[in-house]
Amino acid sequence: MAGASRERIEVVAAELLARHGYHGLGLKALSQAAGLPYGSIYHHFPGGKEEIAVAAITGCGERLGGMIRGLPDQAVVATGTMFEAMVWQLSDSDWGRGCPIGTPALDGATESAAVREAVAGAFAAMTSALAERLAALGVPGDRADHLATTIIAAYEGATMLARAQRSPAPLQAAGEAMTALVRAALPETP
Amino acid sequence: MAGASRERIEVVAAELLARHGYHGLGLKALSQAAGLPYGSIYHHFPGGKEEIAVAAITGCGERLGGMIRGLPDQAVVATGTMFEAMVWQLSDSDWGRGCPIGTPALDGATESAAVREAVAGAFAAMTSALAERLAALGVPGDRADHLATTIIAAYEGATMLARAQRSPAPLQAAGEAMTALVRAALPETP
DNA sequence: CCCTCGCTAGATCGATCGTTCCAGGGGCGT
DNA sequence: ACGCCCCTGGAACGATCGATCTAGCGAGGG
Repeated sequence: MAGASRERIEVVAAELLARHGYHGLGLKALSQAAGLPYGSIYHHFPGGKEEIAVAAITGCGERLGGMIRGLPDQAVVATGTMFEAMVWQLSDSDWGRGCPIGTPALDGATESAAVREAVAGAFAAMTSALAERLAALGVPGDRADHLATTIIAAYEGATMLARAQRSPAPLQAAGEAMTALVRAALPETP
Repeated sequence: MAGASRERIEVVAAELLARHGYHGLGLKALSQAAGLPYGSIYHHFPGGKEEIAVAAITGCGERLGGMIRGLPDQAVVATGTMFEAMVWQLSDSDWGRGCPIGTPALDGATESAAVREAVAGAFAAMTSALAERLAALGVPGDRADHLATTIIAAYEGATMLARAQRSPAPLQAAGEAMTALVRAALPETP
């Protein structure tokens, strides 16, 4: 396959980004984890580390946006279910693997403008996908945007707290609060 | 003064942590920014980079916890005011200086267990301070804990989104939502 | 059969990082 | 005035990082 190696680099890079952030993304570790030689990386990504990070972050943003669009209505209303998925991901990885967008968002933003823009685009993709779902459920336009932004922010922040404390509690607390916020914003609660 | 240099290192380290995270905290840049020679750093902090980061993070946690405890009641109810302070800090620093606790939280957690514990402690200090204030305002015990955790999570996450998008909008949206959440949790809204 | 080209494979370079080490300076008590 | 000790000042080291370069493998068309 033509794009198989390139795609594998992207997937492994997202994993490493989720664990160690942008600085911690080592190209030597990346090649080893992907089972590819060092030179192959620069063949597929001539732009080096920055291009790899941008591709991985952008790809994750599109994937997560599509996932939100494919969610059943009840999962959008009970927003807390999104947060429980991160509880699984964290406890499965010994609280190491966070969000592949949020983790490099902070330590890569000041380093590379391209990474910052990729992160902003990925967040925008997730937020707009969620806002569309909320609007379709009856939340008025700008309220839906604000609510979606708040939910994504709480999601990233709760992931940060959960990793630091090695506990699912922050994700559970924020998830329940977001569910309550969505229910309050809906025209009527069934 | 005895602890003057040590304290200056701590303050400058917090600034660099807030901008670049744990990996990005360069000891050469730190000594230069603090106006101290390279060797002084290792004199005051024999543990090197890790000890400096732990001290800076722990200090910031205590300081922010104390700040929350000193807030007037109306500022605790209108939680969004906390978020506006970060809008100022971000726009003043060209969207570079984030939270000195949240920024190293993600990229330092997998690197150093001591840093992760310091971050967890700082978050716990902020959360418990806020929970105490909410409880004093009439929010029942465990609800206050959950609410405080949600607010801190939304604060950190909104800061992350605001830095990436170079816009105050996420902090404003999350701030308003958290204010609404607090008002809904209070026994009566004056 | 051979030539071409996408891809693998890894040695290597310069820069930078955290760390260690030692030499000099200045205020304090005696 | 003298010696002690906390602190400053910076050189030097080994390790590691991202990036560059060149050589070789191997399938597919002439």
